[in-house]
Amino acid sequence: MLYTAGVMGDNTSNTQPGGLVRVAQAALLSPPFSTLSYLLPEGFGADFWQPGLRLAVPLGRGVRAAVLLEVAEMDVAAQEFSFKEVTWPLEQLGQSGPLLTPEYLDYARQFALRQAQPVGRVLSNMIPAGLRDTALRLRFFSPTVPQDMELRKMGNLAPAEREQLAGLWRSGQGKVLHALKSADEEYYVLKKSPPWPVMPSASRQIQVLEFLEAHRQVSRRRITRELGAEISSALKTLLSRGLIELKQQEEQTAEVGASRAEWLEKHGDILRSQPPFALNAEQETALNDFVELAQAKQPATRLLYGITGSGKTAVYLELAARVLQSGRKVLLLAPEVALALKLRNNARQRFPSLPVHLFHGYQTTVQRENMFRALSRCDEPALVVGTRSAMFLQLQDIGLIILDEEHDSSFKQDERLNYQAKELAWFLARRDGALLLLGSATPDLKTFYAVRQGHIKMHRLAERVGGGALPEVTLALMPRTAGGASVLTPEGEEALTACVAAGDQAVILLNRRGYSPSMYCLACGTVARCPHCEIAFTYHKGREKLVCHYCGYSVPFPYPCPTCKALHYLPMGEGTEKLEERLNTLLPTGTRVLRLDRDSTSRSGAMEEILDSFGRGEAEVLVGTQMLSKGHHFPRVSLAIVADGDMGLSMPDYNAAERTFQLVLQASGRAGRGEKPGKVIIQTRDPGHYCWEYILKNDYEGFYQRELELRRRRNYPPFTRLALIRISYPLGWPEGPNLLNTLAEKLQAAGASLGVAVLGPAPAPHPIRERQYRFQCLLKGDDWQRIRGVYNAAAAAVPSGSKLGISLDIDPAATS
DNA sequence: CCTATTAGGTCC
DNA sequence: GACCTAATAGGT
Repeated sequence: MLYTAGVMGDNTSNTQPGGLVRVAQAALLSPPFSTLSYLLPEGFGADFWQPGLRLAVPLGRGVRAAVLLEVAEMDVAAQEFSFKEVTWPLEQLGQSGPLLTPEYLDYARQFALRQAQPVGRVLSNMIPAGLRDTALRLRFFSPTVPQDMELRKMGNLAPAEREQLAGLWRSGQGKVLHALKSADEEYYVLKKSPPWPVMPSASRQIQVLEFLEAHRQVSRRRITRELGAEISSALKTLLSRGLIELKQQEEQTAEVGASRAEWLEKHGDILRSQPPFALNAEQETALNDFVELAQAKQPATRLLYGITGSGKTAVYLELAARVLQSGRKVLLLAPEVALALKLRNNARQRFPSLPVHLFHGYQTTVQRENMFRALSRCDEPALVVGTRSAMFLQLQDIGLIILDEEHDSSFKQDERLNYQAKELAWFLARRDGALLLLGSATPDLKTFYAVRQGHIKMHRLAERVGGGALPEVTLALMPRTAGGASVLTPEGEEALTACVAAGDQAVILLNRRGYSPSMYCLACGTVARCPHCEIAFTYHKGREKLVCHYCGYSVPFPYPCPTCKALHYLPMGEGTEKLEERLNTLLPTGTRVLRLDRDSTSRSGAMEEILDSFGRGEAEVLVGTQMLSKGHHFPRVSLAIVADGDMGLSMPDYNAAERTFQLVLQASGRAGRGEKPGKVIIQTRDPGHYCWEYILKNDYEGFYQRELELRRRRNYPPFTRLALIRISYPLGWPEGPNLLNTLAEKLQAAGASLGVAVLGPAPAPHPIRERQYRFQCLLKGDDWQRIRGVYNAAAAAVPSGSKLGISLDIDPAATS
């Protein structure tokens, strides 16, 4: 029996009377993410096994990384399965214990509970990839034993040798060698040119070889993403035959670590320096209130509602300086990387010598791991600027969390794991007694409602810094029949031509990327659609492809019509790519047009290049998707055109009007931020919609009153809580419909008993995607606890390992 | 017959 | 996810 290894021996520290054995409850950091029990190896001493320690544990034939949640006592013999031993700890205990603190584990547990997910899954999303790796070597400092050991082989050692090594480890005479082995740092490269000696039937191997030939070097992550996870067996074969090779990319490291007093000594002067421009009265009032709250060390939430150009960033930075001076940490978070970079630059300009820690998801895993470790044990004050993932850093004594553009829906991540940055921020603020500051020109309706109810206090910044006037907003009527007509109305064209002729800059918002959103076959009259999701293909002229904007599937163009094999299409409608092309002929020669969308910014750094180039005046017109509506500051822009004002409004979503309002108001904030008065043209087919009435007046509060009234009548948030259960199963899976029916009954029953309204399940808006049928079920209830109860009741009815997927999306960004 | 691929199940 | 095993497809 396996467990006897842990029970026998003269070291009795792990064995308790009455058959109870001390067992590690370890949360796996990779699938199946479960929390499993492992025996503790001898020789480390009982006090070594502290919660938060990372472990390597055996699972099946492999070794996985896990986090020790707690040590429990268990009657090992009474269980029907046999226990295995922890392979080895993955770190030393520092002076203050393991890398992960009890507070951090608690944070992960709370988060896991809210999302109805296993703790391991949540933790694996929170900590950098390097901390989940087990392809490691261990080094022991002793003349009598072999120096380096493979982590995976530690479980096979003779008991005496293991115990000896454990003794070394416990006394600090051992360490994990930093191996840069993760899916990002490893690259596959081709070792032989074609023809390759593989069987013609080995189609997967040939696929890999051809892919590598086309891309020179491909990271492990990318190859599994693009060719599918099943490719791993083909890769293994090719590696063992020496046809391909796995190479590593080197990275350099960075360090942080001074005492609080040293840090303040070094950076105090710059933090106390006067801002280059004095704050105006509104800014000053808000700042004083915030500083007072932050110093009270009590959790508090404030909204900074400042129109575009009113100088919110200046308030953030002065406030941050004051909190840093008090020795605490500051998190300054933006909804996306480009805005985080902008905030970082603002911070650097204001406090030139101050270290600013930038953290976001596009950094390499090594950079992120370094920062995670450095900040984890750092006592010094720190200014961290980043995206919402920076909230997963392990930080002690946070004094201030700022969520800039708090209304932005990308603060809520929809894929993989759902979370609401605001909720996490709120949790952290409560934990550390910090001030949570929400900033926006167009706050979330829910936030505004909380202000109205007296739960959150608000400060307004109603004046534009430097006295810039608000832009003049007009509506332009679009013809109801789209046809092949330009997306620009005559008014739009005229204003644009005039703007360019006057030597000014203009931005055009068109929330539709690609050349043409649908391709109509002239021979048979059908529209080309994605074979996986039935969504119309969008034509991308530059890439010579038809792309499904839903699942990302693409086919080369020219592409024979799937119905009749003809090759003649009529492109219908206009995307950013086509608009850019059209403007080049419409505007006088020499006019330069730039485009900002996911296609033009896919290369890293491309977005900054485009924005900088436009900012320097190297182009007159910037066409873009909603990317360009966010927070960028272009002093020479005097015209903003919202090309498709109705697009959001036509969505059958309860918050469609709110999101349109926010998008359009943000976009119009791009115009007239310099000395020149700005002009905004909103093109619409529905000029009577109530949304426009308030936009024309720049009246957020009026809109908010009206929208709240509608929500109240229809019982939508913030008057109720909304969640979406997503269900999917593969096409052609015979048990699918029956299981779905069972689930529907469970959901209805659970809903009825818990007092939660259950609507559905019904086919999702795109009922087929990636060879899966998709259904959704809307839950409306008074509190999250009951909603989660309904979900758990349904999830429990799904057999483990079933092909049916079920997930809960709390407070979904879109319900359709 | 051989080999590669695929589907399904388990992992304390 | 990363194994395993068993079934099956496709080639010699």
